[in-house]
Amino acid sequence: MSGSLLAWYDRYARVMPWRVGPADRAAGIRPDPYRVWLSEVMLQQTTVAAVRDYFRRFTDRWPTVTDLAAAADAEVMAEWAGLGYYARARNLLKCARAVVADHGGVFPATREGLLALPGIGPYTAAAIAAIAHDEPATVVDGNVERVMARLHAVETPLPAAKPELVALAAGLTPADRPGDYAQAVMDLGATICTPRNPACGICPWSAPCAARARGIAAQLPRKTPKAAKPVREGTVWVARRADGAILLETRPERGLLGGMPGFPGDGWDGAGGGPPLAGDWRLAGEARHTFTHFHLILSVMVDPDASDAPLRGAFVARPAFRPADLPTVMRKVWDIASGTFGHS
DNA sequence: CAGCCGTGGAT
DNA sequence: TATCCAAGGCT
Repeated sequence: MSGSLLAWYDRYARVMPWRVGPADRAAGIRPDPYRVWLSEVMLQQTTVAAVRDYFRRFTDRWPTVTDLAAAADAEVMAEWAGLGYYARARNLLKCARAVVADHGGVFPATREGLLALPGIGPYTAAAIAAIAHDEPATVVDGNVERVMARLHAVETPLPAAKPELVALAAGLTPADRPGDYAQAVMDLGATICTPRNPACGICPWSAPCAARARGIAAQLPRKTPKAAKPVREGTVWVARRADGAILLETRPERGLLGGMPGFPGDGWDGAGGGPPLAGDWRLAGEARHTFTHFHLILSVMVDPDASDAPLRGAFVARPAFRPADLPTVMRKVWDIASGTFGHS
């Protein structure tokens, strides 16, 4: 079974910054565990296209896990800004520091050792073990779930079907080239066995595929319907001082946008608060943003000439304030606020 | 275990 | 415009 897939992978494997080329692979050169780990964490629930540039910037700036472990928290959060799921960045730093402090700067080579580290769950542990160390670990991500559901025509809806799909995937994991095999199944799911309109005609596994035989490939995997997103409304305040400084606050470590900088708000995020200072506030506009589990409509209040001391947060000098360091929703807020600053 | 946690691209 | 979806982990 794995032979036809590996042959396909050898011919069509996608080129990515964190992969080693075919020549190096043939020479027995393994990928750097640090780069595998970093790429896999970035790729959690995130597309390859979105990850590419972030991966390059991180590895340019912090070439080794030791470099990353020594970085300041705010620098890492700023570099992660825009990629989403910010708990990943916080755990990334915790993990890097644990690898340096507890493992001499070397990533554990086993699935169990990796699983004990922050931000590394069943998928990522198996992926690192397989890809970096060629351990026969079973890698199960969304792609593998979909491929297994179709290959074996599993009609049980997700997430209930997960254990069954994991068992089926484990049964197929080969002892030969498990790292390439893991990437091959994921590439297959990403490029051929896609959620809609799977390209069964060119699939290396079309012959053994039970769903293909029954004509139900596109309908699998079935999923239990998810709840509709509610709409939340709130207010944020953007204060600019006469010297150009901007009022920001660092958000709490846990929860939405945890650990990231942002403009003070009125509790739309579960936090509390009114205006961060007694200023001359006026409405600049409305920011709309959709998170994983709710839609958000934010009224953007601005005071372009704030003078009072802030009750919350701290003014950041204009040269040190970089909108690119903000999470996307806050960048939208800044775009609306700064638009009114321009001609005020 | 189900809810929480971002974002941008595709359809 | 609305919905779905992507190489999940944590609580």
